[in-house]
Amino acid sequence: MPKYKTLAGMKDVLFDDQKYWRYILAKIQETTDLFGYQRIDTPLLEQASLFVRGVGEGTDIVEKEMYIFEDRDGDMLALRPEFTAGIMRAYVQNGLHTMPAPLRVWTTGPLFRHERKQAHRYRQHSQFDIEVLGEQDPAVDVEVINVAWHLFSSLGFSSLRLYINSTGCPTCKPVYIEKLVDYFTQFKDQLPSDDQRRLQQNPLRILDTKEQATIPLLDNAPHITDYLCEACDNHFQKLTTYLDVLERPYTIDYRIVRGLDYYTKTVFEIKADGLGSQDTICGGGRYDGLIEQVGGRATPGIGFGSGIERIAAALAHLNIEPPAPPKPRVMVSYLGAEAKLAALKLVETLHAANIGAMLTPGDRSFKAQLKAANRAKVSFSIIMGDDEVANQQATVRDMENSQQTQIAWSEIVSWLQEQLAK
RNA sequence: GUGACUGUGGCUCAAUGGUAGAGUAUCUGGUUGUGGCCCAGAAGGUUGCGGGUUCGAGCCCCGUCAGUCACCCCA
Repeated sequence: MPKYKTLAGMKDVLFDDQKYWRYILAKIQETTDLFGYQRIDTPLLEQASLFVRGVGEGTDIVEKEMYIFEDRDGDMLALRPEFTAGIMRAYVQNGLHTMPAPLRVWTTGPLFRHERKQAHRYRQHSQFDIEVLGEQDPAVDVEVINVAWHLFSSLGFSSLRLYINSTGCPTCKPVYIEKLVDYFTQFKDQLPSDDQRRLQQNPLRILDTKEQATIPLLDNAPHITDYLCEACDNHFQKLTTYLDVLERPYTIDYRIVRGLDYYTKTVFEIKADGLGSQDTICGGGRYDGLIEQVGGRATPGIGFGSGIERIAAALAHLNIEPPAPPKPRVMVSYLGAEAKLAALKLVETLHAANIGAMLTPGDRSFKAQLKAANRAKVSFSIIMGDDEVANQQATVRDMENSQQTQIAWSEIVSWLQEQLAK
């Protein structure tokens, strides 16, 4: 047994997974360039209070999932559990409100939440995240959804489900919550204990219940869309109109309730098949009050986070094979100490000419060296031995058809460039 | 945080309570400088860890850790 193992919920990303990551990150780069988003990176560590304030005191993330600790200076720090609060901090601190609005940014990197581990749910996971700051037009809401949709389409997804809802604003949300509490209070005695608790602590979460006893009651429960204030209702109407014009398929799901306190108006999720109960690969929404909470001037914002591990798992489930990463097509083998020196120099020369090449190290038998070349699936093996050194030549073996050619050292680069271009 | 299932070489899995094995991967050979196929050999394990029951535990019991499933939460 190994002495050291990854911590619970942590994971090594090995080579078979890396091909998905490489593919996903390349598509993220293309998509964000296409839509005009600029990259921003913020630190993994921030003052703990930033997240407590930003994400919300009563949320699960803050209450029981944050990695929080005192550092050597006695400050309370936290590993970021999400991106948005840190980006808002950066927006205020760097005076980014002086840049042309709306400000479109994206980022990617690891996030940390101490959750009960499960497949597709990790304590360290990575997300692709975008935020648009300084504009409340619902056209921006649609744009943000479109960034996600374009990314997923370009990755090869064809069957994702988009769910949208509105969570209202500080004007209408409390009114709705009151109606909701009134409604469920009638049935209080029928509610399972979990839902009775929710009724007290976070009534919106009842909408998300999995309790068999509660689900029938949801049918007649008040929908938030009937209680939105004029501004929120108008916003939501426009959002659906714009989505309809774009013929973007969506489902209005009044049960979407995001776990972070800061959301206002638009919220949305995108779900994939094959990931069990952890099937949300993208979730986000509007947060028009957040920047003010973090100490900036009132600024509207909207964004989403999308889990890279889950995107990769969904691609694998759908048998979507990422393109193979480029790799060296030349292996240099040698026989004898003198030829080894020539081989070392040749590999260096090939790299300088931007030709991917590897040496078979270890002074192994020639047979073993060719075997290694075979397994590396290179196109050419270059063989250096005493004869070659004496003649200032190399033997180049075409691994496909086993043809061998003698090439002068001075010609190797141009010869290979010509062959590899075919 | 709640409930349940699983844990044997790197990987996939065997082994009635009685000597821990196979396939695969790795390394080396099958005469002198030639890969893929085939053959042979080597190496690789305190059966996740700690207790208990037993003459004897990979197997039974308890605990713990890890993974998995559902809840919860969320990406």
